[in-house]
Amino acid sequence: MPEPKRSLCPVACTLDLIGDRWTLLVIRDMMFFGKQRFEEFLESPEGISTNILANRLKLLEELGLAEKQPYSNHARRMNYHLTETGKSLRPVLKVITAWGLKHIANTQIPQSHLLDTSTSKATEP
Amino acid sequence: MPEPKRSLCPVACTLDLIGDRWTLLVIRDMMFFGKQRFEEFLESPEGISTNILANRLKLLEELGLAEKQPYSNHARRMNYHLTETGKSLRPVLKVITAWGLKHIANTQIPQSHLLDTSTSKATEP
DNA sequence: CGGGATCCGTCTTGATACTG
DNA sequence: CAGTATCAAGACGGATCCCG
Repeated sequence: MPEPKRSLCPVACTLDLIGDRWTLLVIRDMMFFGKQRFEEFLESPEGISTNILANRLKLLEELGLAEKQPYSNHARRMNYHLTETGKSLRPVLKVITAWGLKHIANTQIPQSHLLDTSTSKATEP
Repeated sequence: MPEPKRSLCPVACTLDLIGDRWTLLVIRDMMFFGKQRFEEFLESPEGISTNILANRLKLLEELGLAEKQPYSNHARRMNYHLTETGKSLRPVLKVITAWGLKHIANTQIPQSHLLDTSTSKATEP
């Protein structure tokens, strides 16, 4: 008669999907820096390793947050991009960015970060 | 001459602090459910184990996100509560909650969850 | 050469038992 | 009740290999 005890909490369930050390960083790279290729993700300053990156990209595909496409028909070049569901995480990234900027010393938004704090109307259609 | 390569990204740095499987859940318990005691955190449906909980509470103290006080001068009762900095994470929790509710099936806000989706002016002063 | 898969050593996490 | 000790399991980092 006791309830199943599995958490239905939206916070817990969301963290089950993206609440690890790397997933949100990969999403950040796609969303704010326009990165699309395996090698580009590797270049981020946090230094993700290849096996972890491959794993997270696969996971993001399985979750329906990202998609992979061959870049052209000959080269072995893959193109990763966010799905609409993946893009819907933009407010999450934005609020985390804002919190970090305000509460952690020495954090800053690099160059072409697409977070527009001014209008809060981001690049979605 | 190459840059230090340590990440200054506010997303990465924030995830360094609270981007693990449990920290945000403890904060959620304090912020939305008013939990204050060790045992109360243990009762959450996700089932955190005692050593992890002790570790996270200590970490939250060290980060200045939570504070511990003896409940009374005799009993061995500790009282954990968020600092102002800790409370400033409310928008993060809120946006994660909203995302989970919208994109993950079967998630729901329990009973006394203090997330007011109506006004978006939460319980802060 | 770009995009991974695999193996292995290490560090972290977590479940459980135990203690004041 | 509020933790600590112990130990197993898993995540991670790095190198290497592999395949088109």
